[in-house]
Amino acid sequence: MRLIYGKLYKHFGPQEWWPAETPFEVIVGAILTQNTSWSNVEKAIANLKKNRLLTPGALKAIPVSRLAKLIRSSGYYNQKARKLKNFTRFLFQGYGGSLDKMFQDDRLILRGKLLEVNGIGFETADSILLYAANMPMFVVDAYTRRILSRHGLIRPDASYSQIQDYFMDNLKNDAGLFNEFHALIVRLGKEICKTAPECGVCPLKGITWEVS
DNA sequence: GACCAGGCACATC
DNA sequence: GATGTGCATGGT
Repeated sequence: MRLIYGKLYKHFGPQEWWPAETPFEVIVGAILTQNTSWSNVEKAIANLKKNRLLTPGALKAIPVSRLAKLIRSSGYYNQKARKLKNFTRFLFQGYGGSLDKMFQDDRLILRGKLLEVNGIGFETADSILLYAANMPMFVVDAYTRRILSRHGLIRPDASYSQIQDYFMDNLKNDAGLFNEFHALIVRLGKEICKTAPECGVCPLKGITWEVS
């Protein structure tokens, strides 16, 4: 695992994720990017930013119908507008609207609470924990599954938890490491696996991943 | 004009 | 527990 990380890091360099200015923006982005390309999310985020809506208080106050129009470019906009409102409600009900207060929760307790919010599943919850709260939870996404599966490390139908455990059981429990590793996997997936599925220029070419 | 993209909830069997 | 379906835009 560490070897793979080293190869990716050497090839791509540090990714400095998540691409956002504030933890709240990370959370909004994590919800908006569900099954959606990031370029579409960027437009929606820019729209929110332009209207000074990227704060918990502002999202709490805005009608869901207006929110939906502003995030139109990110797709599934009616659902996602409700999801953003659901999270905001959760944040105010549990923590008075303060992310700092929310981040004081125990990591696994908070994960359980986030998963109960309608619209937040495993990947979104873990993205919030890792990239907004800087807590050590490995994020598994479609790229992660595809790449591990192609290298024969997991079955294509492996569960989210199985894939996550595969990383977390074999790496130091370090948020900085998890952050960089997942970002590198996304970079690899976007840039190489897609355009060159034959893996000719993949930095992982020739590597046999060791299952332990 | 298909096909895809950093999911998730819900219905049904 | 597994499998199927709706949600929706913008780029290739």
